[in-house]
Order: sequence, then structure tokens, then C-alpha cells
Amino acid sequence: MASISSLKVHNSYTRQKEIFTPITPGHVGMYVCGPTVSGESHLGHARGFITFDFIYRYLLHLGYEVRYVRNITDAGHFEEEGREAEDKITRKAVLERLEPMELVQKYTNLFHWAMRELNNLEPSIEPTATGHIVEEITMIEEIIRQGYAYVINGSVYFDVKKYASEYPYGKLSGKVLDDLLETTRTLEGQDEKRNRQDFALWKLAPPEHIMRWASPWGEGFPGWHIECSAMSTKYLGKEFDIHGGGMDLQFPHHESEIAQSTIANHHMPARYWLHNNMITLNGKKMGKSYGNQIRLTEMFSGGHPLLQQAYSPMTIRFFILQTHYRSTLDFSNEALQAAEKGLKRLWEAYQELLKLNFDPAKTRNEELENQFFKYCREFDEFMSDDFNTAKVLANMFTLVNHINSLKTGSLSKTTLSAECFDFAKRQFKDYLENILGLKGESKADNGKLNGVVELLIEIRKDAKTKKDYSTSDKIRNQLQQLGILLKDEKDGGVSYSFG
RNA sequence: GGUUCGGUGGCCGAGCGGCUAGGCAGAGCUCUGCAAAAGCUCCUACAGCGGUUCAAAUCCGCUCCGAACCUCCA
Repeated sequence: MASISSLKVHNSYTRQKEIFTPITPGHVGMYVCGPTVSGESHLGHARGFITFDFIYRYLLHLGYEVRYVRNITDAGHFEEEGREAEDKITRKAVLERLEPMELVQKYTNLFHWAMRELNNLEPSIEPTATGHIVEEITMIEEIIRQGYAYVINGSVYFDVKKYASEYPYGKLSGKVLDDLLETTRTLEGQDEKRNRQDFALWKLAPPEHIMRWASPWGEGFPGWHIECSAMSTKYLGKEFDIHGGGMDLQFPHHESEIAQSTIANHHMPARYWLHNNMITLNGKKMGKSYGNQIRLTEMFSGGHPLLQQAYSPMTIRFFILQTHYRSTLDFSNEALQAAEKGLKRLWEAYQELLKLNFDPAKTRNEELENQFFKYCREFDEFMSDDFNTAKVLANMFTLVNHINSLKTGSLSKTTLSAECFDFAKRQFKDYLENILGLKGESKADNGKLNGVVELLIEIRKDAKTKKDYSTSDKIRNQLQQLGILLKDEKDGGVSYSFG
């Protein structure tokens, strides 16, 4: 088992791999930016949430007590700074003629369903932005008190220029304030802000807005960035261990969180900033701005023009695990189909491994044994090196080949020691199921159906004995059409699986 | 335009100074009544050009190409 002290993570803030040392020994506080529930999640979202899921699972595996906080953004925020402020949820609600909270509920439910399908563990706390208006207002008041925010016409803005003159604003995202000044587009209606880079902490709600809350500055709604700062502070403290999210959130979202917390709490919020990379489609980031997202419901059903078939949740999870989380991952049907087949082969070999045991009648293969020990031990090493799931899987596949060889292939006359089998089984189970979060997907486990299939196998066996191959092939082919695959094993037995 | 990060075999992707991951696809063979699965074998790449080094996909420089962020975005 990997020791806790050897975990290394890539910290976006310092741009290097660092040894992970928690603030409170044995405990980890992790905050991950959750979904905005004004629409359906797509493949790109899945990558982020799967990434932080296996990170969470690995921290648990190492023995940490983890408090994993992932928020739900259910309060709309302005579409674009400077333009006419509009509450996203309100806007869509008007279009769809739904109550804003009805929409929030619908997409929250859908999000939870997708997370379960993908086998993501539930976070320890899943706070909502609208449930923490009080904390958000309190934090804004503190920032005003410190002199880093100003009130204008019922809205509150963070004074980025003043902050940047005293603190390293832009370090996380690699931005220089002067560059931002030059490159920020000229937008209408920016007049009320002192500087264009200033961001809203609180926005006055126009009369037509439905979602609105009373505040010292009038009725309005919180800025996007303040939600996360208020909720992470409340549940994880002024300084916590890990802050995660997609790379596209580094600026302005996470940069702003750092500024807010630094002023209100006198602390950088997180020690380690972890960011997952994007999924691309034809070389372009999958995302709202490009209108090229494939929703999770579409992935699972195959109902999208770009999809040649449906892809199961585990196929998608495996597809994502095969790439390091900080690399871009390119979507294609070919890649997904490769993932589907690879996962099937891996999972079946894993099931075989669980059945294998030391066989005193066979020769012990010490060379192979050493390889099993080495490769299985390396799982720990790879995961502890910034969560390299791709390398863990590569090792597994090498062992898949050996497992199959031991069973029926070129190594079938040899065996491994009981200790070796035990270790390999334990490592595979820990990693595949507990850490990578994969699971079997065979649909039917119906006792009656199994009975019927077994009966048909008996009948087919009789036919085969009589060399009545037309009957035996008919049974096999018909079952195959129903998605039930029969395999004649070498020992004369027959196995079946629901495809 | 600024900042950052990339360009690896038919496709997807690890690796980031020496030991030429892995998956999928393709070819041949073995097993099998035939299939399927599995095994064995083959296909062996690092954008281009220079440089550093005993040794470079890996370090440095230049060129070409691409992406992300600078605006809501996982």
C-alpha cells in the first residue's frame, strides 16, 4: 500500500508537482466547483466530476478522512459583465415557462442521476448557492469593510486594481493586470465600475428578475465567484487543502476566489489547486461557447447526430480514465468504441483472475509471479504520482494478457503462488472497483432468465453430442440476436453473458 | 495581440535524457464441428531544421501547425 506521505500532486498555482501535505494530519478538505443547474451536463462535465471522483476515492484509499464539498450553482448570475445583467435561470425559465426553482430542481435531479450512472461517489456536502445568501452577504460586507470593494447603484464590485497593487493577482492563471487592461474588450454599460477588470460581488436585480434577495445594498443576487468562496469557507475553513475544477475556471473564477478569500479571510483559500483538462471535439473544446457539446443523456442513448451508437456510463468512465486528467482528450466514435472493447476485455479478465487459485498440480512460474508482484505494486506508485490512471490501466492490460494465458493460453501449464494470487486479486479489486470506480454492467441477473438460458444450453449440448449442428447453431444464433452470448469453453463447458 | 500548453504509429493515448507503455483497428497462425473468446507472431512512431550530450521522443534554439484562457463555460 502506498504511504500517505508519498502522494504528489500537480499544483496549478505553482505549476509543479508537489508532495501533498494536508493541513490537519489525516484529514483532507477538498472543494470542487459543481454544476450550474440551468441545463444538462455534457461529456466535458463528466470528465471533471469523474476526475475529482477518483481523486476523492484515492485519498480515501490512502486512509484520509476526506470532506469533499461540491456545490450546486442554482442562483443565476449575469450573462456577461457590462452587458445588460440577466439572470440565466430566470431567462431560461421565461422561455420555458417554468418557475426558476422548478428548473433548478429538474436539472439538479438529472445531474444526480448522471453522477450515479457514472458511479461517482456522493460528495460529503453539496451546498447550494441560494442556500448561502447570508454567508455570501457577510463575506461581501467584510470585503467592503476592508476597503477592497465599493457599492454603486445597489451593486457591489471588487476593486481589482487596489488588490493587485498589494497581492499577486493573476498568479494562478498567469495573467498580468496591465495585459488584461489592454485586452479586455470594450463593452457597453461598464460605466458604473471603476475599472473594467473589477468583478461583481453583488448585482442589483432589475425589476423583471424573479430570483432576488434582500441585502444591505437593495434587492439583488450574488456574483458567481462569491458563492464558492462563501461555501468553501463555511464548510472547510479559511484555508483548506484542495480546490479543484476545470482548467477553464482558472480565470476569472478561481483567481477571483483567491482575491476574495485573501481579503476576507486573510488567507489563500487552498493550498493545492488541481485542474482537469478539457474534452475536445474535432480539436475544439467541448463547451457552451462552441455549441458542440454532447449531453450525457445523448451519450447513454446514442441520440446525437455525431454518435454512431450508444455508449454506456462505464465506457465513458473508462474512456476518461485512459488519459491523464491534465491532458486534453479528443472525442471520436472510434476512440469510444476502442474504450468499450478494451473495458470488456479488462473486466472479463478481472473476473477470471478472481476465480484463479494456486494449483499444486502445475509448475510454479516464479518469473511470472515477480512480474505480477511488480506490476500490481506499481499501481500505487502511479496513482501517487499525480493520479496517473492511464499507467495503472496499462499495467493491468499487460496482466490481462497473462491472466488469459494462465487460464487457457500459453501459460496454462503453470501457476502462481497463493500469496501472489491473493495480492493480485486484492490490488485489482481495490483499483478497478474502489479507486477507478468501475463496475460490471451486465444487465440481466434474473433468476428465471438464467434458468431458461441454462435449459437451452442443455438442449444444445445434447444436439451437439448428436452432431445436430443445425439445432445447436440455431440456439446460439437466436440467443445472440437477443443479446445473449454463448461461448464454448475448452473444457466442454459453456459460459454465457448478457451483452 | 498577450499569456500558457501542446504536436507521438491507421485511430485514441502513456512516457518527458539510456531500458523502444497500453488499448483499438489490421495481417498471419493455433485451438475449435463451425463461431465467439483466448493465445502466439507481425505492423515499432515520436511535426521540421539545427544544437547540447557517450546517449534525445525526452534538454536548448528557430520554423511550421494546433489548442486553452484573456467573455458564461468542467
